[in-house]
Amino acid sequence: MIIEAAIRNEAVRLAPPSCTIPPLAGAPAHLAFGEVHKAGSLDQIMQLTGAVVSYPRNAEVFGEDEAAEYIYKVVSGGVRTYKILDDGRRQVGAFHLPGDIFGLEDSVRHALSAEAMTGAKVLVVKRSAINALVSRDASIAQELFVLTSRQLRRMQQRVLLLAKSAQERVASFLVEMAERSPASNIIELPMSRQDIADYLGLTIETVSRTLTCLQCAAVIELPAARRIVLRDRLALSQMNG
Amino acid sequence: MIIEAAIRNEAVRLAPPSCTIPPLAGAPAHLAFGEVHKAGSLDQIMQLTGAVVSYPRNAEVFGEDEAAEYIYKVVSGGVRTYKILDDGRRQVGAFHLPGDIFGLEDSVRHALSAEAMTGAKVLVVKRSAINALVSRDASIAQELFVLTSRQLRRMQQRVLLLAKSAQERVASFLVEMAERSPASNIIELPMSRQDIADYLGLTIETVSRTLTCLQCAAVIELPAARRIVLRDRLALSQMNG
DNA sequence: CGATGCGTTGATAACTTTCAAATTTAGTGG
DNA sequence: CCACTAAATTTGAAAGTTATCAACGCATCG
Repeated sequence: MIIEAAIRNEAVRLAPPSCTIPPLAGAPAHLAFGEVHKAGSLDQIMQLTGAVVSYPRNAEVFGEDEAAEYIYKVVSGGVRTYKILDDGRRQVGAFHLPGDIFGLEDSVRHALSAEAMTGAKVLVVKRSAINALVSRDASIAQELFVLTSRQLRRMQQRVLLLAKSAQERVASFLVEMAERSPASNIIELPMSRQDIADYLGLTIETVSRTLTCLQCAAVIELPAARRIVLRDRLALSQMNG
Repeated sequence: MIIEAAIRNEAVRLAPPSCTIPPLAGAPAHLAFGEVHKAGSLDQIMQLTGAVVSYPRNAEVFGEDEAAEYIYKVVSGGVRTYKILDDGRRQVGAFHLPGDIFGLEDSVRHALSAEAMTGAKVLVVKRSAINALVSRDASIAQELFVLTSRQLRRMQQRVLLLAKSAQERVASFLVEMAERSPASNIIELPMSRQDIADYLGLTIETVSRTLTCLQCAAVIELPAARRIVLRDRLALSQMNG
């Protein structure tokens, strides 16, 4: 799988230059309050230097303990990072949606594996290319700093989330997804219940039951398993502890 | 409290220059594998630009929602960051020990409050001073990037931790503290049981019970409430899931 | 010496997981 | 296009874990 991915990357990187210019990214990730979205030079660099790779559903983008040679940006679809624990449980680290940059957290070797949740297009950029620029262009380094500190904040939210009850976790998850969704009140989930459970540190049954409860309480609607309509967003927010 | 802290900072900043050169920092934070500890220029800058402020036990270093004007480095003692949730519970974000830099994660406004756990000396540096340098010196920005990505990794570990059982959380906490301790097998805790509980997302009773269990199992010893001796580190590590 | 804060211990209640089964959805081949 | 199979999701009942409430022990400090 590791080799397969590497070959795929290589193949694309050897393609003619026209292919290395990716299509416009999808909806940008939601910005935290107070943050200015600078049309960063990092973005341009990534698009010029990188290659867009298509991953089919469940394909591995990178594996745990692999050398962290690349930085990634989701163009379309969704990517999950995860780690298999000693006892066989899987912990999902993050869900990356279009516009998100990931792989920054690993300086040498990846601590988590990454897989496409749905069919996904990912912009893959050599870290060495970025590093070379970083030492010359301070604004790039600054952008990387801003990006990681934003992820750090998101991770802090995550930590707050995991200390809460099942209902609060699910509610927080829904709010988070709604904020990142293009249509703010209708959430199209790219991930399975198992993914959500492993993300929230719950079992699939608890997630399912909690969603059903929220539906009974008229807070959400579940027209389909992977489509959730927020009916009472205020109530959801208030469940966040 | 907010004003009090601000005044304290200001007072020190106005002191003669000789006072603004801090004593050597304590033990550096534990480095992750594969990371080189560059005797960074950031460190020098901080020491030249910043002021050392002494906080008595439980004094506030900064408050939630305050403007994030400074970056901090623990010189001695310990600092906890925390957030009071809507329902009154407290969630501890992190424990910062000598050598740790904190406050990086908040670009505009602090998401968490920070308090000295014990009497603590903290190097306080104006963010604007750093920012000014960042735009000229790429290596500073790069250091900031490395620092935040390291914290991001630590936070990821934290997320993994919080998905586990009480016993695993406590075991992981002990291992983490041992790694950050100068004497690797004897841990002198600067924080209370309540701090630990709020850090691990458990109750104080569960933490206490789990520690007692570990002692019965001969994995640790508890000569005093805040002193823990690791007897079987391997067993502890294996409990980490 | 009593007061106070911190930590430990015990019993019960609440919540979440586990195990099992039913139900729905999605993918595949005829 | 429909039927069939496999996978995903939901639901139910019992077991396990952690929180809550309450009381006790221990040290520090006036």
